[in-house]
Amino acid sequence: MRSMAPAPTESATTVPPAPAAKLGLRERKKIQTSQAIRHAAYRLFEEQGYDATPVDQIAEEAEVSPSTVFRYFPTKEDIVLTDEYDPMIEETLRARPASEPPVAALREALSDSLARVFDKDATETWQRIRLIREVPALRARMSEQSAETCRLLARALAERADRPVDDLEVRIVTGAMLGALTEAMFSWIDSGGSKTLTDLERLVARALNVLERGLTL
Amino acid sequence: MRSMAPAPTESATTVPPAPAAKLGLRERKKIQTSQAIRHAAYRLFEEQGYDATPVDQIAEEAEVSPSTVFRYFPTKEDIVLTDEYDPMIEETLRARPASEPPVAALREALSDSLARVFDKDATETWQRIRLIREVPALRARMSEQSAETCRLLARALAERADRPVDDLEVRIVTGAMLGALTEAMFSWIDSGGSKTLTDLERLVARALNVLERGLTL
DNA sequence: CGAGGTATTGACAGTGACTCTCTTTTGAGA
DNA sequence: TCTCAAAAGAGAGTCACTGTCAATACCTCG
Repeated sequence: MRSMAPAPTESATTVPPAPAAKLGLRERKKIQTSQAIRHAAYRLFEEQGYDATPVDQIAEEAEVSPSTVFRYFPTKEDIVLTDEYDPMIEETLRARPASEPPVAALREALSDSLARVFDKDATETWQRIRLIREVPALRARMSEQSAETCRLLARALAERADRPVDDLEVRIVTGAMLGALTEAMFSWIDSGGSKTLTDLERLVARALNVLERGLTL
Repeated sequence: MRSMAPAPTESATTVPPAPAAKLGLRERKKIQTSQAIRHAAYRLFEEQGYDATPVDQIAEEAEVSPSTVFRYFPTKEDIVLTDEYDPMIEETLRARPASEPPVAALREALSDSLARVFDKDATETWQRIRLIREVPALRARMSEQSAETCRLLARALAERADRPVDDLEVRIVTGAMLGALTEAMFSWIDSGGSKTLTDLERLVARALNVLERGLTL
Protein backbone atom coordinates (compact mmCIF):
# COMPACT_ATOMS: atom_id res chain seq x y z
CA MET A 1 0.00 0.00 0.00
CA ARG A 2 2.31 2.72 -1.18
CA SER A 3 2.04 4.56 -4.41
CA MET A 4 -1.00 4.94 -6.56
CA ALA A 5 -0.07 3.11 -9.68
CA PRO A 6 -2.74 3.53 -12.34
CA ALA A 7 -5.15 0.67 -12.78
CA PRO A 8 -4.30 -1.61 -15.66
CA THR A 9 -5.80 -0.76 -18.98
CA GLU A 10 -9.23 -2.21 -19.20
CA SER A 11 -11.95 -0.42 -21.05
CA ALA A 12 -15.16 -2.42 -20.59
CA THR A 13 -15.78 -3.87 -17.17
CA THR A 14 -18.89 -5.96 -17.07
CA VAL A 15 -20.04 -5.69 -20.65
CA PRO A 16 -19.60 -8.96 -22.49
CA PRO A 17 -21.80 -8.49 -25.57
CA ALA A 18 -21.24 -5.16 -27.28
CA PRO A 19 -17.53 -4.46 -27.85
CA ALA A 20 -16.31 -7.97 -27.14
CA ALA A 21 -16.60 -9.09 -30.71
CA LYS A 22 -13.79 -7.25 -32.42
CA LEU A 23 -11.09 -7.86 -29.79
CA GLY A 24 -8.34 -10.39 -30.21
CA LEU A 25 -8.22 -13.54 -28.09
CA ARG A 26 -5.56 -11.94 -25.93
CA GLU A 27 -7.65 -8.94 -25.04
CA ARG A 28 -10.70 -11.04 -24.39
CA LYS A 29 -8.77 -13.28 -22.03
CA LYS A 30 -7.51 -10.27 -20.15
CA ILE A 31 -11.02 -9.05 -19.60
CA GLN A 32 -12.06 -12.52 -18.53
CA THR A 33 -9.24 -12.81 -16.04
CA SER A 34 -9.90 -9.42 -14.55
CA GLN A 35 -13.55 -10.29 -14.14
CA ALA A 36 -12.77 -13.69 -12.70
CA ILE A 37 -10.61 -12.05 -10.07
CA ARG A 38 -13.15 -9.40 -9.24
CA HIS A 39 -16.00 -11.86 -8.99
CA ALA A 40 -14.01 -14.29 -6.90
CA ALA A 41 -13.09 -11.44 -4.61
CA TYR A 42 -16.63 -10.18 -4.19
CA ARG A 43 -17.83 -13.69 -3.50
CA LEU A 44 -15.24 -14.25 -0.79
CA PHE A 45 -15.65 -10.79 0.71
CA GLU A 46 -19.34 -11.45 0.99
CA GLU A 47 -18.77 -14.75 2.77
CA GLN A 48 -15.94 -13.95 5.14
CA GLY A 49 -15.33 -10.22 4.98
CA TYR A 50 -12.70 -8.09 3.31
CA ASP A 51 -10.00 -8.19 5.95
CA ALA A 52 -10.39 -11.90 6.50
CA THR A 53 -9.79 -12.69 2.85
CA PRO A 54 -6.13 -12.93 1.82
CA VAL A 55 -5.19 -12.19 -1.74
CA ASP A 56 -3.79 -15.68 -2.12
CA GLN A 57 -7.22 -17.07 -1.52
CA ILE A 58 -8.74 -14.79 -4.11
CA ALA A 59 -6.11 -15.97 -6.54
CA GLU A 60 -6.93 -19.57 -5.81
CA GLU A 61 -10.65 -19.00 -6.20
CA ALA A 62 -10.09 -17.19 -9.48
CA GLU A 63 -7.66 -19.90 -10.59
CA VAL A 64 -4.76 -17.62 -11.27
CA SER A 65 -1.46 -17.14 -9.50
CA PRO A 66 -1.14 -14.51 -6.76
CA SER A 67 1.26 -12.54 -8.92
CA THR A 68 -1.39 -12.28 -11.59
CA VAL A 69 -3.83 -10.74 -9.15
CA PHE A 70 -1.31 -8.02 -8.40
CA ARG A 71 -0.62 -7.55 -12.06
CA TYR A 72 -4.26 -6.74 -12.65
CA PHE A 73 -4.93 -4.81 -9.46
CA PRO A 74 -1.98 -2.98 -7.97
CA THR A 75 -3.47 -3.24 -4.50
CA LYS A 76 -6.12 -5.38 -2.90
CA GLU A 77 -8.18 -2.25 -2.48
CA ASP A 78 -8.19 -1.68 -6.20
CA ILE A 79 -10.15 -4.86 -6.73
CA VAL A 80 -13.06 -3.04 -5.19
CA LEU A 81 -12.22 0.49 -6.17
CA THR A 82 -11.97 0.33 -9.91
CA ASP A 83 -14.11 3.18 -10.98
CA GLU A 84 -14.83 4.34 -14.44
CA TYR A 85 -17.20 7.18 -13.79
CA ASP A 86 -14.77 9.92 -12.87
CA PRO A 87 -13.83 10.74 -16.45
CA MET A 88 -17.47 10.28 -17.41
CA ILE A 89 -18.59 12.97 -15.01
CA GLU A 90 -15.89 15.33 -16.16
CA GLU A 91 -16.84 14.88 -19.75
CA THR A 92 -20.51 15.42 -19.06
CA LEU A 93 -19.72 18.46 -16.97
CA ARG A 94 -17.66 19.93 -19.75
CA ALA A 95 -20.60 19.61 -22.07
CA ARG A 96 -22.77 21.94 -19.98
CA PRO A 97 -23.02 25.57 -21.09
CA ALA A 98 -20.50 27.85 -19.39
CA SER A 99 -23.18 30.26 -18.33
CA GLU A 100 -24.70 27.84 -15.81
CA PRO A 101 -23.61 28.32 -12.19
CA PRO A 102 -21.40 25.46 -10.92
CA VAL A 103 -23.93 23.71 -8.74
CA ALA A 104 -26.57 23.69 -11.45
CA ALA A 105 -24.09 22.29 -13.95
CA LEU A 106 -23.07 19.57 -11.55
CA ARG A 107 -26.70 18.70 -10.95
CA GLU A 108 -27.27 18.04 -14.60
CA ALA A 109 -24.00 16.26 -15.13
CA LEU A 110 -24.70 13.97 -12.21
CA SER A 111 -28.19 12.99 -13.17
CA ASP A 112 -26.76 11.94 -16.51
CA SER A 113 -23.85 9.99 -15.12
CA LEU A 114 -25.53 8.29 -12.20
CA ALA A 115 -28.05 6.65 -14.43
CA ARG A 116 -25.35 5.41 -16.74
CA VAL A 117 -23.31 3.92 -13.92
CA PHE A 118 -26.27 2.19 -12.45
CA ASP A 119 -27.84 0.37 -15.27
CA LYS A 120 -24.46 -1.05 -16.07
CA ASP A 121 -24.30 -3.47 -13.13
CA ALA A 122 -26.58 -2.39 -10.33
CA THR A 123 -26.08 -5.22 -7.87
CA GLU A 124 -22.31 -5.18 -8.06
CA THR A 125 -22.31 -1.42 -7.71
CA TRP A 126 -24.39 -1.71 -4.58
CA GLN A 127 -22.13 -4.39 -3.16
CA ARG A 128 -19.12 -2.26 -3.86
CA ILE A 129 -20.52 0.82 -2.23
CA ARG A 130 -21.43 -1.14 0.85
CA LEU A 131 -17.90 -2.49 1.12
CA ILE A 132 -16.48 0.98 0.76
CA ARG A 133 -18.78 2.20 3.45
CA GLU A 134 -17.80 -0.53 5.86
CA VAL A 135 -14.10 -1.17 5.40
CA PRO A 136 -11.91 1.63 6.75
CA ALA A 137 -9.07 0.93 4.37
CA LEU A 138 -11.42 1.20 1.41
CA ARG A 139 -13.02 4.34 2.73
CA ALA A 140 -9.65 5.96 3.14
CA ARG A 141 -8.53 4.94 -0.31
CA MET A 142 -11.74 6.17 -1.83
CA SER A 143 -11.21 9.60 -0.30
CA GLU A 144 -7.95 9.67 -2.13
CA GLN A 145 -9.79 8.97 -5.35
CA SER A 146 -12.26 11.67 -4.48
CA ALA A 147 -9.39 14.09 -4.23
CA GLU A 148 -8.52 13.05 -7.74
CA THR A 149 -12.10 13.59 -8.85
CA CYS A 150 -11.91 16.92 -7.15
CA ARG A 151 -9.07 17.93 -9.38
CA LEU A 152 -10.97 16.79 -12.44
CA LEU A 153 -14.00 18.77 -11.42
CA ALA A 154 -11.82 21.75 -10.65
CA ARG A 155 -10.33 21.57 -14.09
CA ALA A 156 -13.70 21.52 -15.75
CA LEU A 157 -15.06 24.29 -13.55
CA ALA A 158 -12.02 26.49 -13.94
CA GLU A 159 -12.27 26.19 -17.67
CA ARG A 160 -15.95 27.07 -17.63
CA ALA A 161 -15.35 30.09 -15.43
CA ASP A 162 -12.20 31.06 -17.29
CA ARG A 163 -10.06 30.98 -14.17
CA PRO A 164 -6.74 29.25 -13.43
CA VAL A 165 -7.02 25.61 -12.40
CA ASP A 166 -5.49 26.17 -9.00
CA ASP A 167 -7.74 29.11 -8.24
CA LEU A 168 -8.67 29.03 -4.57
CA GLU A 169 -12.34 29.64 -5.07
CA VAL A 170 -12.58 26.92 -7.69
CA ARG A 171 -10.89 24.46 -5.38
CA ILE A 172 -13.16 25.35 -2.53
CA VAL A 173 -16.26 24.95 -4.62
CA THR A 174 -15.18 21.51 -5.77
CA GLY A 175 -14.07 20.49 -2.31
CA ALA A 176 -17.40 21.45 -0.84
CA MET A 177 -19.33 19.73 -3.61
CA LEU A 178 -17.43 16.51 -3.22
CA GLY A 179 -17.81 16.60 0.54
CA ALA A 180 -21.53 17.14 0.29
CA LEU A 181 -22.01 14.45 -2.33
CA THR A 182 -20.00 11.92 -0.37
CA GLU A 183 -22.21 12.49 2.63
CA ALA A 184 -25.28 12.11 0.47
CA MET A 185 -24.02 8.82 -0.85
CA PHE A 186 -23.16 7.45 2.56
CA SER A 187 -26.47 8.58 3.89
CA TRP A 188 -28.07 6.62 1.09
CA ILE A 189 -26.27 3.48 2.15
CA ASP A 190 -26.99 4.05 5.82
CA SER A 191 -30.69 4.24 5.11
CA GLY A 192 -30.48 0.51 4.43
CA GLY A 193 -33.65 -0.32 2.57
CA SER A 194 -33.97 2.32 -0.10
CA LYS A 195 -31.34 1.32 -2.54
CA THR A 196 -32.98 2.49 -5.70
CA LEU A 197 -31.45 4.96 -8.06
CA THR A 198 -34.24 7.48 -7.66
CA ASP A 199 -33.66 7.52 -3.92
CA LEU A 200 -30.04 8.41 -4.50
CA GLU A 201 -31.03 11.07 -6.95
CA ARG A 202 -33.37 12.58 -4.44
CA LEU A 203 -30.60 12.71 -1.84
CA VAL A 204 -28.22 14.27 -4.31
CA ALA A 205 -30.81 16.85 -5.21
CA ARG A 206 -31.25 17.78 -1.57
CA ALA A 207 -27.50 18.02 -1.16
CA LEU A 208 -27.19 20.41 -4.06
CA ASN A 209 -30.04 22.49 -2.70
CA VAL A 210 -28.25 22.90 0.59
CA LEU A 211 -25.16 24.01 -1.26
CA GLU A 212 -27.06 26.60 -3.28
CA ARG A 213 -28.71 27.86 -0.15
CA GLY A 214 -25.32 28.75 1.32
CA LEU A 215 -25.21 25.88 3.79
CA THR A 216 -28.04 27.18 5.92
CA LEU A 217 -30.20 24.67 7.73
CA MET B 1 -3.39 -0.88 8.92
CA ARG B 2 -6.85 -2.01 9.73
CA SER B 3 -8.96 -0.75 12.56
CA MET B 4 -8.63 2.62 14.17
CA ALA B 5 -7.42 1.79 17.61
CA PRO B 6 -7.40 4.88 19.78
CA ALA B 7 -4.03 6.51 20.30
CA PRO B 8 -2.42 5.70 23.63
CA THR B 9 -3.29 7.95 26.49
CA GLU B 10 -1.10 10.96 26.42
CA SER B 11 -2.46 14.33 27.30
CA ALA B 12 0.32 16.85 26.70
CA THR B 13 2.29 16.46 23.52
CA THR B 14 5.10 18.94 23.32
CA VAL B 15 4.70 20.69 26.63
CA PRO B 16 7.50 19.75 29.02
CA PRO B 17 7.33 22.46 31.69
CA ALA B 18 3.79 23.02 32.85
CA PRO B 19 2.10 19.74 33.87
CA ALA B 20 5.25 17.63 33.98
CA ALA B 21 5.92 18.29 37.61
CA LYS B 22 3.25 16.28 39.36
CA LEU B 23 3.47 13.13 37.26
CA GLY B 24 5.13 9.96 38.48
CA LEU B 25 8.38 8.80 36.93
CA ARG B 26 6.44 6.26 34.94
CA GLU B 27 4.20 8.81 33.28
CA ARG B 28 7.06 11.13 32.55
CA LYS B 29 8.98 8.34 30.88
CA LYS B 30 6.01 7.50 28.73
CA ILE B 31 5.83 11.04 27.48
CA GLN B 32 9.57 11.05 26.88
CA THR B 33 9.44 7.83 24.93
CA SER B 34 6.55 8.96 22.80
CA GLN B 35 8.36 12.19 22.00
CA ALA B 36 11.61 10.41 21.31
CA ILE B 37 9.84 8.23 18.79
CA ARG B 38 8.06 11.11 17.14
CA HIS B 39 11.16 13.23 16.90
CA ALA B 40 13.27 10.39 15.59
CA ALA B 41 10.60 9.72 13.01
CA TYR B 42 10.34 13.32 11.85
CA ARG B 43 14.11 13.53 11.59
CA LEU B 44 14.34 10.44 9.45
CA PHE B 45 11.32 11.32 7.34
CA GLU B 46 12.92 14.66 6.62
CA GLU B 47 16.16 13.02 5.54
CA GLN B 48 15.00 10.06 3.51
CA GLY B 49 11.26 10.35 3.10
CA TYR B 50 8.33 8.63 4.77
CA ASP B 51 8.09 5.54 2.61
CA ALA B 52 11.82 4.98 2.65
CA THR B 53 11.95 4.90 6.43
CA PRO B 54 11.12 1.54 7.99
CA VAL B 55 9.69 1.47 11.48
CA ASP B 56 12.65 -0.59 12.66
CA GLN B 57 14.93 2.27 11.81
CA ILE B 58 12.78 4.73 13.72
CA ALA B 59 12.94 2.38 16.68
CA GLU B 60 16.68 2.21 16.45
CA GLU B 61 17.04 5.97 16.17
CA ALA B 62 14.74 6.46 19.15
CA GLU B 63 16.56 3.74 21.06
CA VAL B 64 13.56 1.59 21.75
CA SER B 65 12.49 -1.77 20.40
CA PRO B 66 10.23 -1.97 17.34
CA SER B 67 7.47 -3.43 19.49
CA THR B 68 7.55 -0.35 21.65
CA VAL B 69 6.99 1.88 18.66
CA PHE B 70 3.85 -0.03 17.82
CA ARG B 71 2.75 0.07 21.41
CA TYR B 72 2.81 3.84 21.31
CA PHE B 73 1.54 4.32 17.78
CA PRO B 74 -0.77 1.64 16.47
CA THR B 75 0.32 2.37 12.91
CA LYS B 76 3.26 4.11 11.33
CA GLU B 77 0.83 6.71 10.08
CA ASP B 78 -0.21 7.55 13.59
CA ILE B 79 3.27 8.81 14.36
CA VAL B 80 2.45 11.73 12.13
CA LEU B 81 -1.30 11.89 12.59
CA THR B 82 -1.74 12.35 16.29
CA ASP B 83 -4.12 15.21 16.45
CA GLU B 84 -5.59 16.85 19.47
CA TYR B 85 -7.62 19.63 17.93
CA ASP B 86 -10.72 17.77 16.85
CA PRO B 87 -12.33 17.79 20.29
CA MET B 88 -11.13 21.34 20.74
CA ILE B 89 -13.05 22.57 17.70
CA GLU B 90 -16.17 20.78 18.77
CA GLU B 91 -16.05 22.29 22.21
CA THR B 92 -15.52 25.77 20.85
CA LEU B 93 -18.31 25.29 18.34
CA ARG B 94 -20.67 24.22 21.06
CA ALA B 95 -19.97 27.43 22.90
CA ARG B 96 -21.32 29.60 20.08
CA PRO B 97 -24.89 30.89 20.39
CA ALA B 98 -27.44 28.65 18.68
CA SER B 99 -28.91 31.54 16.75
CA GLU B 100 -25.82 31.93 14.56
CA PRO B 101 -25.98 30.29 11.12
CA PRO B 102 -23.64 27.27 10.82
CA VAL B 103 -20.99 28.85 8.66
CA ALA B 104 -20.68 31.90 10.89
CA ALA B 105 -20.38 29.73 13.96
CA LEU B 106 -17.67 27.65 12.32
CA ARG B 107 -15.82 30.80 11.34
CA GLU B 108 -15.59 31.93 14.93
CA ALA B 109 -14.80 28.50 16.30
CA LEU B 110 -12.00 28.06 13.81
CA SER B 111 -10.30 31.36 14.40
CA ASP B 112 -10.20 30.44 18.07
CA SER B 113 -8.86 26.93 17.58
CA LEU B 114 -6.36 27.59 14.81
CA ALA B 115 -4.49 30.06 16.93
CA ARG B 116 -4.35 27.65 19.82
CA VAL B 117 -3.01 24.79 17.71
CA PHE B 118 -0.37 26.96 16.16
CA ASP B 119 1.34 28.58 19.01
CA LYS B 120 1.78 25.18 20.55
CA ASP B 121 4.48 23.90 18.19
CA ALA B 122 4.43 25.78 14.94
CA THR B 123 7.38 24.20 13.17
CA GLU B 124 6.39 20.64 13.91
CA THR B 125 2.83 21.40 12.88
CA TRP B 126 4.08 22.74 9.60
CA GLN B 127 6.28 19.71 9.05
CA ARG B 128 3.40 17.44 9.80
CA ILE B 129 1.03 19.15 7.41
CA ARG B 130 3.57 19.00 4.66
CA LEU B 131 4.02 15.28 5.19
CA ILE B 132 0.28 14.76 5.10
CA ARG B 133 0.08 16.73 1.91
CA GLU B 134 2.78 14.72 0.23
CA VAL B 135 2.38 11.12 1.35
CA PRO B 136 -0.66 9.41 -0.15
CA ALA B 137 -1.05 7.00 2.74
CA LEU B 138 -1.13 9.86 5.20
CA ARG B 139 -3.55 11.84 3.09
CA ALA B 140 -5.88 8.90 2.92
CA ARG B 141 -5.69 8.27 6.63
CA MET B 142 -6.27 11.89 7.38
CA SER B 143 -9.45 11.86 5.32
CA GLU B 144 -10.62 9.12 7.58
CA GLN B 145 -9.97 11.35 10.53
CA SER B 146 -11.79 14.14 8.79
CA ALA B 147 -14.79 11.90 8.51
CA GLU B 148 -14.58 11.55 12.26
CA THR B 149 -14.35 15.30 12.65
CA CYS B 150 -17.31 15.53 10.37
CA ARG B 151 -19.35 13.48 12.77
CA LEU B 152 -18.27 15.67 15.65
CA LEU B 153 -19.24 18.79 13.77
CA ALA B 154 -22.51 17.22 12.78
CA ARG B 155 -23.26 16.44 16.38
CA ALA B 156 -22.62 19.98 17.48
CA LEU B 157 -24.56 21.45 14.57
CA ALA B 158 -27.50 19.13 14.99
CA GLU B 159 -27.72 20.03 18.63
CA ARG B 160 -27.62 23.72 17.83
CA ALA B 161 -30.31 23.40 15.20
CA ASP B 162 -32.35 20.99 17.27
CA ARG B 163 -32.32 18.32 14.62
CA PRO B 164 -31.42 14.61 14.77
CA VAL B 165 -27.70 13.84 14.45
CA ASP B 166 -28.11 11.83 11.28
CA ASP B 167 -30.22 14.49 9.60
CA LEU B 168 -29.33 14.63 5.94
CA GLU B 169 -29.05 18.38 5.71
CA VAL B 170 -26.78 18.49 8.76
CA ARG B 171 -24.52 15.88 7.28
CA ILE B 172 -24.36 17.67 3.99
CA VAL B 173 -23.47 20.96 5.61
CA THR B 174 -20.66 19.39 7.57
CA GLY B 175 -19.43 17.42 4.60
CA ALA B 176 -19.28 20.52 2.47
CA MET B 177 -17.56 22.53 5.19
CA LEU B 178 -14.92 19.91 5.73
CA GLY B 179 -14.33 19.55 2.03
CA ALA B 180 -13.93 23.27 1.60
CA LEU B 181 -11.64 23.64 4.59
CA THR B 182 -9.44 20.77 3.50
CA GLU B 183 -8.98 22.42 0.15
CA ALA B 184 -8.15 25.69 1.85
CA MET B 185 -5.54 24.01 3.97
CA PHE B 186 -3.93 22.22 1.08
CA SER B 187 -3.96 25.37 -0.94
CA TRP B 188 -2.11 27.02 1.92
CA ILE B 189 0.59 24.38 1.77
CA ASP B 190 0.78 24.48 -2.00
CA SER B 191 1.44 28.19 -1.93
CA GLY B 192 4.85 27.30 -0.54
CA GLY B 193 6.16 30.47 0.98
CA SER B 194 3.33 31.91 3.02
CA LYS B 195 3.22 29.67 5.99
CA THR B 196 2.03 32.13 8.55
CA LEU B 197 -1.07 31.67 10.57
CA THR B 198 -2.72 34.82 9.27
CA ASP B 199 -2.32 33.55 5.72
CA LEU B 200 -4.17 30.41 6.64
CA GLU B 201 -6.84 32.43 8.34
CA ARG B 202 -7.29 34.49 5.23
CA LEU B 203 -7.71 31.37 3.13
CA VAL B 204 -10.20 29.93 5.58
CA ALA B 205 -12.14 33.15 5.53
CA ARG B 206 -12.36 33.07 1.75
CA ALA B 207 -13.47 29.47 1.90
CA LEU B 208 -16.28 30.28 4.27
CA ASN B 209 -17.33 33.18 2.11
CA VAL B 210 -17.66 30.94 -0.89
CA LEU B 211 -19.80 28.59 1.14
CA GLU B 212 -22.10 31.37 2.29
CA ARG B 213 -22.41 32.61 -1.24
CA GLY B 214 -23.90 29.27 -2.29
CA LEU B 215 -20.80 28.06 -4.11
CA THR B 216 -20.99 30.62 -6.86
CA LEU B 217 -17.78 31.78 -8.46
C1' DC C 1 13.86 -0.05 53.22
C1' DG C 2 12.49 -4.15 50.97
C1' DA C 3 8.97 -7.46 49.10
C1' DG C 4 5.45 -8.10 45.92
C1' DG C 5 2.36 -6.79 42.32
C1' DT C 6 1.74 -4.59 38.04
C1' DA C 7 2.91 -1.77 34.05
C1' DT C 8 6.25 -1.54 30.46
C1' DT C 9 9.58 -3.36 27.61
C1' DG C 10 12.19 -6.47 24.49
C1' DA C 11 12.85 -10.67 21.89
C1' DC C 12 10.83 -13.51 18.71
C1' DA C 13 7.86 -15.88 15.72
C1' DG C 14 4.20 -15.39 12.84
C1' DT C 15 0.92 -13.30 8.87
C1' DG C 16 -0.22 -10.85 4.84
C1' DA C 17 0.37 -7.26 1.33
C1' DC C 18 3.08 -6.20 -1.74
C1' DT C 19 7.83 -6.06 -5.06
C1' DC C 20 11.34 -8.04 -8.06
C1' DT C 21 13.34 -11.21 -10.87
C1' DC C 22 13.46 -15.07 -13.59
C1' DT C 23 11.45 -18.76 -16.33
C1' DT C 24 7.71 -20.74 -18.89
C1' DT C 25 3.64 -20.43 -21.55
C1' DT C 26 0.80 -18.57 -25.10
C1' DG C 27 -1.45 -15.54 -28.50
C1' DA C 28 -0.17 -12.74 -32.78
C1' DG C 29 1.90 -11.96 -37.11
C1' DA C 30 4.93 -13.30 -40.93
C1' DT D 1 4.71 -23.29 -38.85
C1' DC D 2 8.14 -20.47 -36.81
C1' DT D 3 9.33 -16.42 -34.16
C1' DC D 4 8.69 -12.73 -31.08
C1' DA D 5 6.53 -10.29 -27.49
C1' DA D 6 3.06 -10.19 -24.12
C1' DA D 7 1.37 -12.44 -20.21
C1' DA D 8 1.37 -15.88 -16.52
C1' DG D 9 3.67 -18.57 -12.88
C1' DA D 10 7.24 -19.48 -9.35
C1' DG D 11 9.91 -18.04 -5.63
C1' DA D 12 12.49 -15.12 -2.72
C1' DG D 13 12.57 -10.89 -0.19
C1' DT D 14 10.74 -6.53 2.33
C1' DC D 15 7.94 -4.33 5.57
C1' DA D 16 3.94 -3.23 8.42
C1' DC D 17 1.89 -5.10 11.62
C1' DT D 18 0.08 -8.95 15.65
C1' DG D 19 0.49 -11.97 19.56
C1' DT D 20 3.00 -14.19 23.08
C1' DC D 21 6.25 -14.71 26.67
C1' DA D 22 9.83 -13.62 29.68
C1' DA D 23 12.62 -9.93 31.77
C1' DT D 24 12.78 -5.49 33.80
C1' DA D 25 11.36 -1.23 36.04
C1' DC D 26 8.29 1.62 38.80
C1' DC D 27 5.10 1.89 42.59
C1' DT D 28 2.89 0.79 46.89
C1' DC D 29 2.36 -1.09 51.12
C1' DG D 30 3.98 -3.18 55.14
